[in-house]
Amino acid sequence: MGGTPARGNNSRKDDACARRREELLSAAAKVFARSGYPGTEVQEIAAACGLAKGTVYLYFPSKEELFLATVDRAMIRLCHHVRETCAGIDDPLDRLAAAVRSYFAFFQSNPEIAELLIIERAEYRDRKTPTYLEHKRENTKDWQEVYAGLIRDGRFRAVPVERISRVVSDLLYGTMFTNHFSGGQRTPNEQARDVLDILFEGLLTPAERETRASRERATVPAEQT
Amino acid sequence: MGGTPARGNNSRKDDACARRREELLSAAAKVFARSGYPGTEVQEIAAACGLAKGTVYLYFPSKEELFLATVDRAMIRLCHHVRETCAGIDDPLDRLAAAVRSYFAFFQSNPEIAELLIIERAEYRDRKTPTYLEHKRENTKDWQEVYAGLIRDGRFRAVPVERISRVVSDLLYGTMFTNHFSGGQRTPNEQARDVLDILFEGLLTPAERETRASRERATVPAEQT
Amino acid sequence: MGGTPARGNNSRKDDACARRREELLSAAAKVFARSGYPGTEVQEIAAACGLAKGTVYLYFPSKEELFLATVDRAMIRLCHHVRETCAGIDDPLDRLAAAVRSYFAFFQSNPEIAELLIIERAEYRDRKTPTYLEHKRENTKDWQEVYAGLIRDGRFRAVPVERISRVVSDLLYGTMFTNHFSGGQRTPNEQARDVLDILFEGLLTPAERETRASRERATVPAEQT
Amino acid sequence: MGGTPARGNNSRKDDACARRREELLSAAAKVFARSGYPGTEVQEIAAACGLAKGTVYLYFPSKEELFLATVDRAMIRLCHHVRETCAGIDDPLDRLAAAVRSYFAFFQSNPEIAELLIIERAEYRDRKTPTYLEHKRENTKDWQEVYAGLIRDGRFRAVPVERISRVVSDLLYGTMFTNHFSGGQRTPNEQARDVLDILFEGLLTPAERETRASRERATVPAEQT
DNA sequence: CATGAATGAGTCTTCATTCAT
DNA sequence: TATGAATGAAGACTCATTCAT
Repeated sequence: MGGTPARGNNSRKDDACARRREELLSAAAKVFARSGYPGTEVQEIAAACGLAKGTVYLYFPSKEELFLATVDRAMIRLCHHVRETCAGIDDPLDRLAAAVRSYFAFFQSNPEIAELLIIERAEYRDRKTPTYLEHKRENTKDWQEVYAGLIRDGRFRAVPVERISRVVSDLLYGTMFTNHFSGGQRTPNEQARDVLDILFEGLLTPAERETRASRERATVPAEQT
Repeated sequence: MGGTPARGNNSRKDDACARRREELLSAAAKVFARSGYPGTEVQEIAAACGLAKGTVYLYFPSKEELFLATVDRAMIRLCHHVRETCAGIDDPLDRLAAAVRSYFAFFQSNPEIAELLIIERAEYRDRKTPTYLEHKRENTKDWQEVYAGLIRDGRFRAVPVERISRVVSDLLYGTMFTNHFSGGQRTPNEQARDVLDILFEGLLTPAERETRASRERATVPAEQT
Repeated sequence: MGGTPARGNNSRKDDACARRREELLSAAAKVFARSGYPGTEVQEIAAACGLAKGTVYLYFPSKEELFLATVDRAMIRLCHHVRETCAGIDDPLDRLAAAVRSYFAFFQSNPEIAELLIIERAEYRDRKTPTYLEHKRENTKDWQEVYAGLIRDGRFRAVPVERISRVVSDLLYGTMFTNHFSGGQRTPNEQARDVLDILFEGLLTPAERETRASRERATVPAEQT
Repeated sequence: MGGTPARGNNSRKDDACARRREELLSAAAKVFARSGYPGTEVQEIAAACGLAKGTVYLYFPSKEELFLATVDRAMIRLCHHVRETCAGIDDPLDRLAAAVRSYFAFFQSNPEIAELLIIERAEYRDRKTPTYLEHKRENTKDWQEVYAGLIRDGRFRAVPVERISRVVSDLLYGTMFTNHFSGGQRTPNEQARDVLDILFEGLLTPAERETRASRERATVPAEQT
């Protein structure tokens, strides 16, 4: 019942098949993002590829699977995109900065993907871990190692790496969505600059930091829950 | 056609009517959050209040209006909640910290509201500005004044207040959702601590800050895009 | 279960009650005619009398009964109207002419009643003999006697009275409706003139009548089925 | 959305499609006539053709359109029927007589169509000119020419042709409906005979005509309103 | 492989009627 | 009597999915 036609010997067929899948997923991303999940008819997606409704079912067993594959592909593309950008950059801070810019740039170029993430959660609330989170988990470890290195090198404060990675990724996530909902008016560079400025330097002045530090020393040092 | 019954003198009726609206909105929030918008039958919401389907239509003209009223009420409650928490706190930094904790606490107590925000966006993509953003706009100004005061007092670095307010609210938003999607396992205090630590102190060590600052001074000062 | 309130001693109450029934029927005729049977809400009729929905059910047991009573009242008014017009007219031909004018005049003044007749048939197709026919039957006999008299007096050709009464009433019926559907533009006098001219004098010239009569005489005289 | 499937080249499909439309319209006429417009579920019509509800919507975009198409088809069939009957008849009077018989015969064979006309008016009161009237208008002109010819030939009295055509068509209309409501007991020939007898010869005797004519001559000649 | 006609489950909404006040 | 809040049956229409061609 629906899967992928021509899974066999003939590599020419396999190619054609994979290409069509890609085409369908690409069209699906746009249509789903524009019309929402319930608002999208399989027919529309088929039509966007010049195919008939029934043909879609030769490549995906159901609308649901088609949608989930669409989100999955989108997340894979996001990962690729960020990873490629970082590839040649040696300095970890520069790499982080590049990754941040790259993240925002990806969603600027593919705003429909922000919608897909929303829609996935709205429709598959309890059937599935959000694909975004799944992919995030994969990268978390790598970045935490980067953060640990930076701390070892005395470049980052000795903040728990889990905290760093959490705050960084939550901030990216929130910034991207807020910008998306506001019509995507800010450029990736603007977004990255704001984010990194505060992330790196914090908000407090050295004087205020000192004030707070001394006050803390005076308190019972049991607050570090 | 559909609005609110008993729009008249009788205050006892008016009361009962308002109470029932509340009851319906509260039930609606839970049901919509659990089952999604298309997955929710008006019937379920009615049943949750011990009412018949038709009765709901005496209070709200359509499922759509009911949903939007539900989101609106949720956002109003969020604002109230945060504002009340901050009420008696004089020190602006303490107030900000309290607001942050209060924000996370609200969503911990009302996890269904996070879902409503998602659902609203997923279903009303282009028909409506997200209610969340509408309410955020209202508060932004007040907080920006707070930030300006902190800068004037030499407690915050001279970062543009728009940037501060943007980064803070995006970080809250992202943290809340990520935590929610992960099952809401972290407490409001934990979330607030992580967020505020990095927000206030930044990630860099004093040494690294100095390195970066001097490097910047050396560069062509055209970076201020 | 719904009938008529205050069916008892108190004549003042009875009066008030009858008056209210009248009021309701009159309002109902207008609303039903404007909005059709399924398109009419009992609520509208009540509102038109300044009453609440529930009150209507004190006077009529159901929407259906209310409607049928409305049609019935309309037909009774039609009969009254025509009969009153004819009352003092001695010459049978003049009386017939007056009745015809009066019939058209009634529907000009009460165009909603034409609609009611349609609606009755459309909704109660097989549940009920059309009220119009019922009332017609009552009058048929009287008019047939008139026709018989006219034949006896040598003023009408010796056409079977059933035929006369049938043709006359069908022509009135058809003319009234056609005029009504066309927006009721022709006056009762115009309609009556056209109808009576042809009804009385026929279409053929004396010469043509003779031609046809002689041809008929030549044929086998078995055609009078 | 919803029109006719298979709008393309394939003539076999087109045929099947047209045939199915016909089938649906024919079934619809019967069901609508039996159960009324609101009383008819699209489902019933589908079932009458051995189809599923959804299939009907492939051929007609809505219940309303289906109904209107049903009435339209009925009127077209009426026109065809009458026109075919008249085709080979040269003598205008004979042709008129044939048309009248044919008209009654049509409704005897298709009594459901009388109902459709009622229902259309009852449901589409103000949305639409009755289809019957629309089709009548088309034929009126032709018949008026016939009447003019008869007058020129001295076979019809010099009655205005508009009056003739009005009276004739109103009489047919009224006769048809009255007979239909009475259970359609009279044959087309009986109906035609009664109608034509009086239409052609009128009701008055030659003597009475003379009386009236002389009386008229005596009156002030201002009566010609 | 591709098609698109056919299917029928699923849901919002209306409104006649009831009944507690 | 009068009210109007509450009820819940009823029905049009959509669209994912199937399958004969």
